[in-house]
Amino acid sequence: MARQKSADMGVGAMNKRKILQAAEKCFAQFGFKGTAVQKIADEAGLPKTNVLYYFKTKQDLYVAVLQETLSLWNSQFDRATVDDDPAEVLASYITEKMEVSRTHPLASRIFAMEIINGAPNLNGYFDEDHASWMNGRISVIEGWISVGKLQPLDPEHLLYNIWACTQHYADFSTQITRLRGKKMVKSDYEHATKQLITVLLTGCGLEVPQTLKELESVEE
Amino acid sequence: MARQKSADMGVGAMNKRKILQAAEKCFAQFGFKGTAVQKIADEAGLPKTNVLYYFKTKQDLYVAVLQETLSLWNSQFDRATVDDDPAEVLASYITEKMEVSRTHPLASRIFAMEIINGAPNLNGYFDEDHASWMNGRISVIEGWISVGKLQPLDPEHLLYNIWACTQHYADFSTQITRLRGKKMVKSDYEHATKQLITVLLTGCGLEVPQTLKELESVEE
DNA sequence: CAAGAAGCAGACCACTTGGTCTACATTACC
DNA sequence: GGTAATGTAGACCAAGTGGTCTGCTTCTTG
Repeated sequence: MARQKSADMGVGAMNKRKILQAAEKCFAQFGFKGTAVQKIADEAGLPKTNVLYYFKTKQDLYVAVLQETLSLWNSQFDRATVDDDPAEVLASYITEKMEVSRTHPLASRIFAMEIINGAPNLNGYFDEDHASWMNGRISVIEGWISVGKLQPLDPEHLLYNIWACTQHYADFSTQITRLRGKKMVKSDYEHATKQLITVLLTGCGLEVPQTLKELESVEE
Repeated sequence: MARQKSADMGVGAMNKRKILQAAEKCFAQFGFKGTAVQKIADEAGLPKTNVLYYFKTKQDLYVAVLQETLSLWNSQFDRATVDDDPAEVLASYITEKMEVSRTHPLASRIFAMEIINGAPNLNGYFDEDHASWMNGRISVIEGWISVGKLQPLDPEHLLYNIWACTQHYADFSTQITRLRGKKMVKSDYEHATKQLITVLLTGCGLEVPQTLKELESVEE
């Protein structure tokens, strides 16, 4: 079945990868409806038929791409507890999310469009997982508040704010680039990350952790 | 030419309005490519031909819708100067932007998609206007910093953060609604606005203005 | 009332596009 | 080596869609 080929990947697996990558690029720029299968095929350097060979329908392919982007949502924050330091945890979370925006802007954009379009391809399981993750995080933050590590605030909106600010750099990079006249590079992201952490943490009444100085980036 | 009809509007003008509204709804949900002119016509209760009668092409219609959304971007912040109080100005700006998200979520979503898609329909004039607005605001904020009204920070990213947090409530309302299990109502927005102002202003080292208590909403 | 303008709407066309059919090539495995 | 699975690819089709053509009704105005 799956045989070894170039770089321990079968021909099929390799083509699938190429297709998924090409599809990500197209869907992120033109959306689901706006992307022709032919375009993806061209981008992947394959005839259209082969794309449909590996993915029965355009929608199947789209869902596969979407599924991949969701895997990026995992974070260290997932495992944080009341015993952890809120400043550290939130600073790391923001850093991670900014890194995702920098290194995977296409994924962020696909997710954003999916949501804007009413999330027609995110099934109930996603909702459940997402909501339970959310509730878990809210509990932790409420824990911090009740033990006095964090001043009272609504955890829900804090999370929304973090998502908004970090994802904005991926989703709206076109606007940002045009305003600045040049693309944001890694150092710009670091600068933005540092300020965002400072503003949000200070805004929550937290001390900005010293480790921020050497903000090691989660390289990709 | 334009004659008076129902409610001081010619037949043509009234139809145009209906079409623009229907188009806004469709474009916001399905994007440009994903919206069929027929769909807009149905939504507006007119035959497709009439839509094309009032707007030569689908793209013309789309640009008209987009243009309308841009008019919502105007704000009191446009006229702020160094002499104003940063806390007041920023709090008002955030409040205004949150109100736009609440009362015109479709417009926000259309703009978001346009940007995500690389802003193919925003011509150079928009860029220029936008950039000069941005520079003006940055100057004011830098002015505040240099006279000691505001602690040093990068004004550019502060603005991005404000846009991100406020627009998020419109663009990602699907996600938010699913997470909460119910739609955000006006009081939820007020709550979110209050916290956002508190966090951001405190994060910038500003005192939260007392007027926040009676946060009069810019009703629509 | 006449005539032109504005508005209305069915029929129609050209083209894009998702997806299928069919046939051929290559590889894996007994 | 034979055979079955996997992969490749051109030809093709049916549906959807943007936009035009043509002819009509209604309104406005001199």
